[in-house]
Amino acid sequence: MIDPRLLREEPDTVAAALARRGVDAAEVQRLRDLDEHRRALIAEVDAARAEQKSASQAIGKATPDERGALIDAAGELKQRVADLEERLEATTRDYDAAFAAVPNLPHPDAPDGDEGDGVVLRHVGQRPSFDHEPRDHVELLETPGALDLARGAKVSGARFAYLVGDGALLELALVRYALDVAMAHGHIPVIPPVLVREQAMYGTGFLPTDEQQIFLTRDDDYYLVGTSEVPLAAMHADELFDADDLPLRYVGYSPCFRREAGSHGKDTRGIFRVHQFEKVEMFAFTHPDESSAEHERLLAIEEEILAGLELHYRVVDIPVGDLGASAARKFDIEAWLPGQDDYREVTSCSNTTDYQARRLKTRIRVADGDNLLVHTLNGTALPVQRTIIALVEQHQRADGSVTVPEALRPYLGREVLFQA
RNA sequence: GGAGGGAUCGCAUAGUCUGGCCGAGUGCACCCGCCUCGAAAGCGGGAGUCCCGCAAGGGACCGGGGGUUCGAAUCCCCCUCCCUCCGCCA
Repeated sequence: MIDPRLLREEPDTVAAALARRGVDAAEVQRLRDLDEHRRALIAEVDAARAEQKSASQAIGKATPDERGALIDAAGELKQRVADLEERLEATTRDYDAAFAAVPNLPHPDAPDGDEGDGVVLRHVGQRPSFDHEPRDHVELLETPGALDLARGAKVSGARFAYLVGDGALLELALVRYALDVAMAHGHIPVIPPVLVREQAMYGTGFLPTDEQQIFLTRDDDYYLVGTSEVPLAAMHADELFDADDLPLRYVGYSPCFRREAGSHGKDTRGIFRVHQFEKVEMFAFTHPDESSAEHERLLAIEEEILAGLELHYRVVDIPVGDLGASAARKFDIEAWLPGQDDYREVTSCSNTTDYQARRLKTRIRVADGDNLLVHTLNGTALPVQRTIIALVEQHQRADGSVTVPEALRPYLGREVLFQA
């Protein structure tokens, strides 16, 4: 949620920032009206309650003779408070719904534009060249039996797969490798719950905005997380940090579940876009002054992980039109996929500033003055399926086997995979 | 799944039966003084979170939500979480 106080004090600044994300001026005006109306009602309710409170206290101190008349008079105050409270509740519902629908203010440095208008910041590594026609990951993995798409479809449907044998071991090796790199940078490893309550989804900004992407259990009202960002962020909901608790850095490993509604026909081949995948995800809580630096830091770790796997990739500064609701700024890393002859997104690193923290009520205690909201950031350390794709496609050899990059060998105990 | 016990201001607790003098006492921890060469002990003082307000001030918060009442930490109902015992179980 955006800062209602900033909207009040600098409405033009907020309107201009939101306009970049396609929120029109009328909607911003509506937020201001709701805010003003609500504050006026709060003042009225508080005054009415104050009156009722002192009337009640007077009754407590009155003699038995005086009571009857005082109680009758207080009865009217009771009704007035109830009426005002009802009006305040109705207004607050509108206010909450309207503010919940507003995305975060974009960072001034985030580029303008929509999906596809990203600014490529740099290319890293060498684009691999092959003497043979490069195979794609489906061929490379299915042939040796490391991936079973047909049975995934049989058991669970489209966009599900089995990783088998070396495929399964490759996942565990990659995960442990990514965890080790993140841990070396001070991130605490976490295996979080992946079924969460509505509150966690709302607090992290996936609800109400991305509702159609989320799996929900039928009988228990649990949401399946689409990323461990959700349970990691919600971990410290309703908490007050001391300044020296921060920065607090985690690295989570979890399955992720996405309905992929609206992407029918898109990326249907293989395991690039599936309903269930695994991901190693970094998450950080910082002082508000530190979040931009932390953002660069997380991005650097992502690059260290990919570069360590000897993968060729590019870094993209995501335009405001393509940001998730919570993000003020986002960097994606796109790896080169020879099987698609294109760069495709593998990681994503967002600074959500105080947007999640405001809903989650995660704050920092300040010795003198008002307590501060923390800033939260998230960044993919390693998406298992997409990394497997990039790895086998970029490191494939003419015979269909795959060279294991140096950094991964200790984790896999192998120099080559899928050798006949 | 069955039976019982709990949730109070950082931690531990009092208050709940008998509604008002309780936003709330006490101990520990914490902060500031005094004392001391310095510390401990002792003594004195301070200190929760959120909202409205320029301020003065006001309001809300005793796990969450509803109800009764002029008035609820306290009475009633629902929910969540934790603990103990029984059953089942990876």
